[in-house]
Amino acid sequence: MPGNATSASSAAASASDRAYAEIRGLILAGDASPGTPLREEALADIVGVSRTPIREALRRLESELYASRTPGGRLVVAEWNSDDVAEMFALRAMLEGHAAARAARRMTAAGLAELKLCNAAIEAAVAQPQPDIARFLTENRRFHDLILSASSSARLATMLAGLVEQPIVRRTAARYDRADLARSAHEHGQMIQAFTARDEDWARAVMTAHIRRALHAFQNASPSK
Amino acid sequence: MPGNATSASSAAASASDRAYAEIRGLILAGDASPGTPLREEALADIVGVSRTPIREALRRLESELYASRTPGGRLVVAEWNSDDVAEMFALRAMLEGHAAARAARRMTAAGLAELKLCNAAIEAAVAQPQPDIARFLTENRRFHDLILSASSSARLATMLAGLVEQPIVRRTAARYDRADLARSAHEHGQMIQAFTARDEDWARAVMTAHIRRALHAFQNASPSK
DNA sequence: TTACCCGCTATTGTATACAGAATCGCGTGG
DNA sequence: CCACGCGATTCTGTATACAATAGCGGGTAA
Repeated sequence: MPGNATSASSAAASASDRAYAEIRGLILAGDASPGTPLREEALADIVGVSRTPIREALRRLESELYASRTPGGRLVVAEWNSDDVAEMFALRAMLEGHAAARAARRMTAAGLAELKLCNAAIEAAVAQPQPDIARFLTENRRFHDLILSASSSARLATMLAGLVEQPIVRRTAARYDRADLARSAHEHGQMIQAFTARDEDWARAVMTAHIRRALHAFQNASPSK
Repeated sequence: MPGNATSASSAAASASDRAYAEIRGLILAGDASPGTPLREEALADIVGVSRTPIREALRRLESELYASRTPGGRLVVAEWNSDDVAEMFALRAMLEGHAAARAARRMTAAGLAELKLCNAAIEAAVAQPQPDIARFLTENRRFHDLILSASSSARLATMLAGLVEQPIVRRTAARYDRADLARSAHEHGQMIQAFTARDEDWARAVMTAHIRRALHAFQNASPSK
């Protein structure tokens, strides 16, 4: 398979969306390191569209804090420190915990079945002799998305959209050993139990714990910086 | 000074910002009721700028859920139901509670002094024979902004930006009687105590209670819809 | 009368052109 | 040798022009 792994997906989307995905890919892949200026015309050349969709993509990236503005109004790739990362996880834990609580009271039988199927796929990916990390990541993302959509809160969805950074998920999972992956699947199983029992508090607690464990897995895996 | 009351503020800002403020004002004032289409060219005529800044303003309003997209990609003024309002307050309570907790551990003597001054202004506005609602709203907003900035989390700031809807604050306060306003000031005083004691949990709890009380004041004031 | 199809118009998406502001480098003076 | 100011260049903000698509209405046939 040719092409880059970061920005696969559909080529049929609008120019703005493609620009967004491509620029974000550059940032996440590290091709554009923190502090690198994001000049509209240069990006327009790279992506192959005009400045207009590039601008829209940049405004979006700015609002999601992938980029920050210099005093003069120029955009540069934002810098993350360990406090930012911890803060992102903390916010995700709160918001996804809230999503899980809402989902618990709204969960349908069909939604629950889908969730079980999804987690079965995760367990299968983990059970293999050589765990299928890519599959794990895809299905894990889907699991969380299913809960988010079951929570029926458009506002939560948009807030979390900018927070669920693939890079961190990926980097975290890359350091996971099989035991960690299995534990993740187990925690998902607990969530399913909480949903089955329609226990909001349980669901929230499990989700919060799930994400905070991911934070510490990430911090332990990272050297110091 | 001529002009409308909704979009006072600086005329020196960029065209995009003015467009954003003006369109948001139209929505919040109810001049554009839910379901009303937001056509770019028409808005360009109203605001007096070209479509380009209007588009940026609309994308922002869309991301903050002031507007929603029809299947065909057209924007209309979004509809709020009581569940949405409750959800907004719940999210604000979580996020501002988190901000207060962070602020508690980062608060400086200068910041604390500013906070005290600000709340003194609030108390003064409330103490008048005819409470100065406008002053209350301005200073109340500033009080919360001071805490937010003391929390030193850019991400929190951007997330809350789209959530602290003036309209709701305004409508809520319009229904406040003097006792409610005084209680608000009193709760602010408790927060100041929590910050002085550097007690994160206390600060979070007071802030959460503060905002959840606002929710119920709002719900009680609203007839049914 | 009602349902469906076709063509037109309205509206958004994208590209390009122009104007103003910020940054960088050079030259000059202390 | 360093600091400062000034001008050229680069970059962003805004306006306008063009292309593509969605929605609406009229007309026709069952």
